[in-house]
Amino acid sequence: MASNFSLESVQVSLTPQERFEEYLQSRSKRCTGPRRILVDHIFSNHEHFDAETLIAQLPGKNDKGYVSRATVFRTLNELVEAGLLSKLDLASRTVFEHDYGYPQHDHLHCTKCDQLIEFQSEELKRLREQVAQQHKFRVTGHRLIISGICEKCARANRRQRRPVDMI
Amino acid sequence: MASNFSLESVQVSLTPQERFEEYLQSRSKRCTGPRRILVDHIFSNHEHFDAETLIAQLPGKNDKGYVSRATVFRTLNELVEAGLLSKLDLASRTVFEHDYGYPQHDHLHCTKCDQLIEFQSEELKRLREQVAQQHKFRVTGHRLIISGICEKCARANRRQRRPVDMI
DNA sequence: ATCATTGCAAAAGATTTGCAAGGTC
DNA sequence: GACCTTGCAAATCTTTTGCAATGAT
Repeated sequence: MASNFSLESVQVSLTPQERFEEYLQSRSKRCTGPRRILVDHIFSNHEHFDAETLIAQLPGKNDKGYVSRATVFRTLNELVEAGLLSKLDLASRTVFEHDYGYPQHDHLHCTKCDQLIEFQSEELKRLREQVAQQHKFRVTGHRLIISGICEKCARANRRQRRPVDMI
Repeated sequence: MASNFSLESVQVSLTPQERFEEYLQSRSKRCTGPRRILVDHIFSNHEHFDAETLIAQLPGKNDKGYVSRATVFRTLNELVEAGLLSKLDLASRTVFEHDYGYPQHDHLHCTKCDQLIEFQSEELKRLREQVAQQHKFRVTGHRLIISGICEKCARANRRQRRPVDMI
């Protein structure tokens, strides 16, 4: 019993897989092998990913469990519709991230190494409401991406640049 | 003299055209006809626009002042580099907007009519710095897009939906 | 004259779609 | 069996690029 505690106390009662099935049924769509494979894989870790990366990680064309590129894109879109994933349109590619059972957050984007760092801010929520009210706007969501250089890249840069000055 | 006051008190002393020429010279790039045509057109109003829309507004393939699609894209990129324009990557297309002599701001994006409403927030600037500091991040910029339904669309929606209830 | 820029057409990258075959309810 | 989904290939859409001709300095 005690060992179940942490699981039972989780706010989200359905697994992504279950949640997706629910969504599929509600629209009389079907729960198929490829869809299961994708949801399984996608929710096995919490990293941000793009379609290309995901495809590269999945079984290849001649292996078992192969899912075609078209189906990957189709399913990714369904997962966004279902509210399990959300899309970030960065300057270059489109990145996906988990959006179910995962707290609302925003991102710092390092333009050097393309890393995304998540953060949360209560203040931002307030700000959002305040601005919306001023413009009589009905908010459904928001996206804040702060771009710049992460600590690691900043340091790497310094290491490369300073020696010249130090001679 | 008094009539010049408002012009002289403007913070930006160069026109976009001049500013672009400065940029071009600094990189030993050339000030050409097509580039002038584009800057002229782009800075003749302050609307948000995408490449397709811009191209549609420019002289057609057989008219004088025609600029090829490739050159439009090339110049748009140069204008962004030069700091005259900035890019917004919306869910669908990429939208450009003036970024020179125009105050920093963010956007409300109506997902119904695709309208972009600008707003400014001092609070957001503070928030940005605060978050960056926490993550030892060197900020170069940010992008906040709050999405939802604008007042007009919300009303239009109500008009279409309520009558049924009212019968 | 030198070197950048243009237009064109082809290429590229990312995502979507038509369709026949196969899977799910 | 009805109907949704898949894989494939072709199609789209948007943006980029190679190259020979043209233009700017």
